[in-house]
Amino acid sequence: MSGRLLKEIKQTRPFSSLEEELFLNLFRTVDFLARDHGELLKTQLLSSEQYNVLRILRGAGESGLPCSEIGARMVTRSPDITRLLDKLVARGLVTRARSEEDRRVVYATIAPQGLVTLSTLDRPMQELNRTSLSHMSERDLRNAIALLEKMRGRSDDDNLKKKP
Amino acid sequence: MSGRLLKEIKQTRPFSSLEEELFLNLFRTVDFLARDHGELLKTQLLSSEQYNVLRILRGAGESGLPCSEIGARMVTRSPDITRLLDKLVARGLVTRARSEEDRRVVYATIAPQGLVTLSTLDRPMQELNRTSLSHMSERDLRNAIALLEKMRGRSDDDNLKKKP
DNA sequence: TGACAATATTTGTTTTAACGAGTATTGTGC
DNA sequence: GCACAATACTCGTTAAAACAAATATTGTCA
Repeated sequence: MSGRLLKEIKQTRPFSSLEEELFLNLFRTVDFLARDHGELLKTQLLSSEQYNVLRILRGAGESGLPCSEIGARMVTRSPDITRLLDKLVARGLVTRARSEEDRRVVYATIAPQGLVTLSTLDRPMQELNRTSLSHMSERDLRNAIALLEKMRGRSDDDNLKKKP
Repeated sequence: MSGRLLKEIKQTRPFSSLEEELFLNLFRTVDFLARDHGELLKTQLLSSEQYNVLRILRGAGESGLPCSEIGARMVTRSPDITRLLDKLVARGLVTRARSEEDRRVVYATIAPQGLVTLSTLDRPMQELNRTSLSHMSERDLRNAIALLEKMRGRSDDDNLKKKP
C-alpha cells in the first residue's frame, strides 16, 4: 500500500457534513447526560434498561404487558426482555403470568415493591432532569423536543399512542 | 402497604415536565437512529465504540494518542480502553507503543489497515447520515446541533478544541 | 384434520461493558 | 535520595447485551 493512498484516506477528517455533526452531537449528548442519570439509578441498583421497563409497566397498570410489547416500546428485542424481567422478578419488583387466552404470551406486571422503588426515584429524577437542563429556556426545550421528534421522522410514535 | 398509597404512586404518569419529555425523546432518538448505524458498522465487524476509537485515532494522525486521551474523548473510562484496543490491535487495525519519555504512557496509533477499514465506511456512513436526516432542512440541522450543544452546557467542548 | 407457517418467549453461547484491585512509573516534599 | 502520593495503564471478576437456535402454542389452508 503506497503512501499516497494513505494521505488521501487521512484527509477525510472533521465534520464532512452537517448531518454528521448532528449525529456526533446527539451521541455525545446522551453519553454526557446519561451519566448522572445512571448514577441516580444506581442508588436503587437499577440499570437504565431496568428502570425503563419498570416505568413502562407502571404506565401499563395492573393488566400488565407481554414481553413483545415491552420490547417494542424500548428498542430492545424481545429475546432480551426475558432476562431483563428475570432479574426484576427475582427482586420482587415485577410479577409474571402466562396468559390463559393465548398460552404463548406472558404478561409482566409491576409489583407493589416495584411501584415503591419507582416512587423513591420519581422526585430525585425530576430534580435531576430539571437542574441538568436549568439553563434551557422553555422555548429551547420545546424546540429540542420538536427537532428530536422530527429526527425520528415520527416513525415510532405509534408506540406512544398504542398505550391502553 | 395499603391500596391508597399504591393509587397515589401510580398517578405519577405521563410527562411530568418538559425536561423529562426532552430526555425521553433524546434517548428514544439515539436508540432509534443508532440501529442503522450499528448495522452498517457490522459489515466491517466493528462495534460502535471500536469505530469511535478508530475515528479518534485517525484524527490524531501518526503521533497517536495515549489511552487516557482516547478515554477522555469518548465517555469511556481508560481502564476499558485497554481491552477495546486489544481487539483492534489483534486485528491489525491499530498499533500500540510505549512512550519513551514517560514509560507509563502507551500511545495507540491507527494502522494502515485501520485507515483502509475506515475509508470503506466513510462513504456509506455519509450516505446513511444524509438519507436518515434527509427530511430535515439545513436550518433544522443547525438548530438541532445548537440545542444539543446547549444541552451539554458546552462543558465538554474543550475536548473538541484540544485536538492537535 | 393435519401439516406447516407464524407468533411469543425462552435458552445457550459468545462478546462487551463495568468496576475494583493491582502493577509500573513518575513526580514531590522532607 | 527516599518515602509516598499521583498518574497511566492492565488484569480479574462479575454483570449485561447481542444474536442464533430451540421450544411451545396458535393460526391457516389444503
